[in-house]
Amino acid sequence: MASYNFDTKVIVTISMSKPTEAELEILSLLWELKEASVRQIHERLAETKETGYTTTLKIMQIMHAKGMVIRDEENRTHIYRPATNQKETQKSLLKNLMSTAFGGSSKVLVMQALGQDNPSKDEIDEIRAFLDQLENNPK
Amino acid sequence: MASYNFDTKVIVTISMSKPTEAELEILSLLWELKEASVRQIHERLAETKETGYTTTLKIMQIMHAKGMVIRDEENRTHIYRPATNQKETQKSLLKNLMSTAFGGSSKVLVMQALGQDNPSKDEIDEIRAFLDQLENNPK
DNA sequence: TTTTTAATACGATTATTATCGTACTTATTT
DNA sequence: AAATAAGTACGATAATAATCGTATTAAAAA
Repeated sequence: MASYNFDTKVIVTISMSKPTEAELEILSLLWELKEASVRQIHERLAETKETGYTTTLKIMQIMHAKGMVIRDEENRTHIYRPATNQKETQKSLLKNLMSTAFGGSSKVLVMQALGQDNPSKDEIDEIRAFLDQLENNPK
Repeated sequence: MASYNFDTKVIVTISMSKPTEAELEILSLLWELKEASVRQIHERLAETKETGYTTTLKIMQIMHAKGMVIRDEENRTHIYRPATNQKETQKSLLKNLMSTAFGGSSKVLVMQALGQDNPSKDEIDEIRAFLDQLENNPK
């Protein structure tokens, strides 16, 4: 049987499954802290909700099994870091919300987000600049 | 035992529980259509995903039990309408997402939403106007 | 009138998430 | 060295969500 040579390029995109509510809370803290132990995360969570230490631990172990976080097992106290890109994750969550709850319209979503929060003058200006830039370089 | 009269005002806020993913899809369709039968909803859902009729039916029945939709049972084919205010629901979903995934910053959320969608010139102008108004009448 | 179609009701099951208790191990303190 | 404290692992369970099959009823068609 003859054999042929092809220039082959295979692109594999493994899209991270959507984090659950509990996973997202932890992921957010990791984005903020860059790295943390289970205890650190748990103490932050405990500020706002009632939850057991082993629950936090278990969720973080699951996140690790899913490849959503990486961890350094050098020491007895493992140190976790986010493995998913913050922007990508945020984008996909927004996209999902925009299509399921906002009829696909970013305008509606944006106006509601702004109306509800109370952005500072500086933030408003930043958004204006962003709009200008968006208008001049449409994708 | 003596009896007293008070001027009493009791404010009860029943906050609708957060809709699940499947419920939200249906709710969105109801917001769009104003009213619909189970079959109409199911046909719309079936355009984009594989799902059985009785599954749609059951979810809508659950939504009804939760008070998330109302229905007219006059005729054999029940007609459903949303019972939750679209804006309120959107606001609470956004608030939730903003705090769990965006560190509470509407600016970041807004910029990502805009960057990812591609709003038209008109929409951009509308958002600008909204920003102006927000700046002049801060809450 | 009989048959077929289209509806609702609802229990049972599966799948997914979240929670927690227990066992075991390694440091740290006494 | 013994006791206590602080970790991880992991199975079991509870809670929630989604799916679907079957029974039953009402309307429409043959």
